Amino acid sequence: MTTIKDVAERARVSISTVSRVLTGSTRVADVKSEAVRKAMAELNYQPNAVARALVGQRTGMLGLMVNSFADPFFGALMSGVEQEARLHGMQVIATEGHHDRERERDALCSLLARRCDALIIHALSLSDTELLELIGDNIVVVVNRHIPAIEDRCLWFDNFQAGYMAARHLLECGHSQIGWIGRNEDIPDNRNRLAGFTAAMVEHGLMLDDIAVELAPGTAAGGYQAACRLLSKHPKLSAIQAYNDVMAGGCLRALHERNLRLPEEFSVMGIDDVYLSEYLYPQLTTIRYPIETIGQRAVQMICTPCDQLRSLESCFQPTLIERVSVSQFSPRTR
Amino acid sequence: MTTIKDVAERARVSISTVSRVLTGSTRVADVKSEAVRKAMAELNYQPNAVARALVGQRTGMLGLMVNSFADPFFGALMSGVEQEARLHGMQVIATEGHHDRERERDALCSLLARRCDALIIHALSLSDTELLELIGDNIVVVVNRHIPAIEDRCLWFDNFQAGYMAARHLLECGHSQIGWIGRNEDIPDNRNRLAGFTAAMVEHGLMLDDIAVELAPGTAAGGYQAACRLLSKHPKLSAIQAYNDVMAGGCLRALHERNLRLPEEFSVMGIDDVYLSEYLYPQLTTIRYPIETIGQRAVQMICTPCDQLRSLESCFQPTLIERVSVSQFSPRTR
DNA sequence: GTCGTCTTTGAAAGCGTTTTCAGAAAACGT
DNA sequence: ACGTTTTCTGAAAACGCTTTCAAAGACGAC
Repeated sequence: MTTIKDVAERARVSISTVSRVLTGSTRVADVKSEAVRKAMAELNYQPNAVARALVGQRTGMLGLMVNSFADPFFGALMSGVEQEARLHGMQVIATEGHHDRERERDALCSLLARRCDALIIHALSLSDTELLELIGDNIVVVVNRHIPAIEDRCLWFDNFQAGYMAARHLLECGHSQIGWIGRNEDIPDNRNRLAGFTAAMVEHGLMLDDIAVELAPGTAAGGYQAACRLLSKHPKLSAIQAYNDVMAGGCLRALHERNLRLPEEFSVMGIDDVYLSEYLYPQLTTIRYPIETIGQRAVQMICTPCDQLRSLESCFQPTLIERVSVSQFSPRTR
Repeated sequence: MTTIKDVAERARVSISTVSRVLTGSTRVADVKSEAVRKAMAELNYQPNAVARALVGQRTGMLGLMVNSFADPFFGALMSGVEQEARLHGMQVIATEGHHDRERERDALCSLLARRCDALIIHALSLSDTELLELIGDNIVVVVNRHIPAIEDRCLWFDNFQAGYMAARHLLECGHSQIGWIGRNEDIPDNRNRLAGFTAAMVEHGLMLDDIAVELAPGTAAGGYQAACRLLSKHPKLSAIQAYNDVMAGGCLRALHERNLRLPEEFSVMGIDDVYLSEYLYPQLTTIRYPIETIGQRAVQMICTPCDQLRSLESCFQPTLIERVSVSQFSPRTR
């Protein structure tokens, strides 16, 4: 690799001068500046970002931790982050946490060891205290989570409202026998979405006991299993609300297998509005989680001087996305 | 940030000694080594990876360029890469190329400037020569592309065989009026898949002119458009082969809209076997592109001493994944 | 007690930059 | 022609670490 020294020698100037034309910090006589530029081109010189980072105390790197790269939800988050990071001349360095405490901790530590200028974190398994301890006084934005102690560094989603809104939509379509399929892990998203759903149901006059719930892993396979159990236990259901679109996808499969015409005979809703949902059949009516926007906003929070940001919100609201998988309730003729 | 110097002072030893217990390169007396460890713990010291990289001429970073994070195909690639990188103690630093020459070049340059120890590249828009020039003598693995000049650093997929295999499967199911929907960009994957498809059709005794082809952007929307055009121009079709699963997803929508029963009345196949395909309705029969494995192999090629690798292949073969969207041909009764 | 051999240690150089500091050269006013 | 600014430049320090080198001790053998 050619270094600044090589360039300096070839241009017959000191390395200081080369550095100066590189950064443009100080005026350099035109003759020399030309010579330096010429030498750089001839040697195909590329400044060493590692050295620059060391001396400048700034790496230009944005650490990003997500659950899994393969999950389209995080794909969207990452895309949002990268787009915005590029605008600010920063590079994204990404790791997977895989919903595992050890791995989340390791991943975070290694991002910190690399001296990222800032971190964007989606952590499910670390506790609030553990997380706070790890991040120390680094610049951090926590997404999809509300940690009161650093509320101004958090961007989260109103999961309660999402569950509530979903239930309201189904109720307004005339459904009242609505089942819930959710994840069998105890994470806040879970609890809050179900709580919102339940609240709407109760508000509508239903008893808590009337609400059919089945839990399973948060995958399509899990959605399939949960839906199967739900359908066999509660034959009178006319709609299912899923924890998210992926589980809704599995749920749809269970319904297709039973030869139900969708949405005429049965309605399904998801939450998240990931990539997947508009390719499902029928196209999934869902509640939008603006995760890509959140990714962009996280970067903005980091890269924009505070005074220009104040006005923006940190709790993102759900929006109803009406597609095809939900219809007005009509007594079934199975 | 606490530095090695702080630790040295607190432990009352020289920084050399601290460094030695850090790297474990030389024996250190038990007393001192204990003192150092204690000081490190008390100060919550974390070695600066940037400084280490500078002096060690090794960053421990693996640069990864893909088209788009949001695309599940690349999600799978990234996941494969990260899994394997973790095993080798390397960190992934990722950028998007977005199928744009400028951006691909920028992305590559900035990975190089960061002095990644190695690069894994999925580039569509850069020409072979441009790519070769950019990478210089860096350690690189090119995925999804066959560049003869650096064949031993490439991992690619037999696209021709994939197209061929898909057509064969449909033909064997009794279909003969098969349309192709593909991308309207001139990239090798496109050409080769279609070439394989065509070869199988011709082998079967069909004339080139008999093969119905429609091109559109490589998205689900594109697949939808292409399918619509194809169906109106060629009413006798009984099956459609799509360039990939995403376009197949759009194609399915077009067929659903026409109230065709799938797969009884019409068959559809994809290629790639991405995340998406098993949630489609009907579940998509497709040709598997083992992209996650390729990601892992790319890292292995980089991190494993050459002599242990020789035996492994660099051209990956397609596999038929039979799901539901293809059935035996039976004359339609629309 | 002296010598040779090992083990353990700190000083110092170096990795490739940026930036401070002070000196040299040029430009200016008188 | 002389002092005073101003502009430009190179030497050197610093960033936080690893590694080489040589010196200092410890130890046993004679």
